[in-house]
Amino acid sequence: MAANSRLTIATHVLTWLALARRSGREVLTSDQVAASVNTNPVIIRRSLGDLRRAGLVEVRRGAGAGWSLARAPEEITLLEVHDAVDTEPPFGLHHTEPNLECPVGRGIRPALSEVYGRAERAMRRELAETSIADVLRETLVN
Amino acid sequence: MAANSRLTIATHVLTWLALARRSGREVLTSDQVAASVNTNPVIIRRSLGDLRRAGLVEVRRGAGAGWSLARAPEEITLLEVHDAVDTEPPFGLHHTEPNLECPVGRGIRPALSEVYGRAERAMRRELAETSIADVLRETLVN
DNA sequence: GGTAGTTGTAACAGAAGCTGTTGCAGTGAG
DNA sequence: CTCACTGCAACAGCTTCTGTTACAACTACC
Repeated sequence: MAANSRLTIATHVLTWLALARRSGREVLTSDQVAASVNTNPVIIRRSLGDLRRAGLVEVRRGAGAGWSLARAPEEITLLEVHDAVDTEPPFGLHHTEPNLECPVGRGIRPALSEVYGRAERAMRRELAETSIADVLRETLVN
Repeated sequence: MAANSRLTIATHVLTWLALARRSGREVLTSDQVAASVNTNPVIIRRSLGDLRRAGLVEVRRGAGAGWSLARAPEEITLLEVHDAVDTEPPFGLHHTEPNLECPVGRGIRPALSEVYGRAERAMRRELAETSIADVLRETLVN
């Protein structure tokens, strides 16, 4: 299965919605988005469901239904997208509690949490620098 | 299974080796390390195998065998440990190629690789700032 | 109203990864 | 030679991810 592609899928979806908005198309259905991502519509609906719960997209149900961005693409950062679809931290601590008899086992978890926190914050800071509008611009250049 | 604890296990092992070195114990066996991490010796040997391939630890085989650090703990960074035990990038691209008929499908992968590269580099920069000696110091404080 | 198109969600299969475990061959100091 | 340890393969159990099917709920439009 390799790495998880949730952020990629969600960003692809939002970028596609941003392009549609710019072209005057009001809403897109999950089928239409799925055709661009080249996957199953249910995958897209799952991702869009996460994005909707985070307030990044809006849905219209019933006939003629579909999805649209809830905000301008300049105001959606990849950090928000990441938080909407991916809750796992990049580094995990021990699965089973280390041996507390050992000085290393006793103190290492808070020590590692510190370091992991710094690394994660650095990554998040970088994701916050890029918006969906930036991704769209870069995408159309390529 | 949740998140990946490889970096945690490997750092725990190295920190323990660093403490042993400071206490005058030359080598530790995988059984002894496993007792501190509170897991199976084979897990430790797998991790130590990765670290040995990366040149961070040395092994003595045969009777009276065991492991020791290949360098001073001040000169082993968590970035090196991370690279030794974890090769998966934090973000993955699409599993199946997106639809190249679509402008977004065509250009999004290089655009995302850029962003992911920046985020990953930021994280790596942070991991490179911390050494095993730092972790040991922080560990003994707690 | 009825109909048709679309979302929301549950259920399931298949693949893959990780940890944990057992077993055994290889190795080298004493 | 022996013994203690490593190296490694094989396997089980669990979890997660993608992908798929199926179906109820919803609503614009005729």
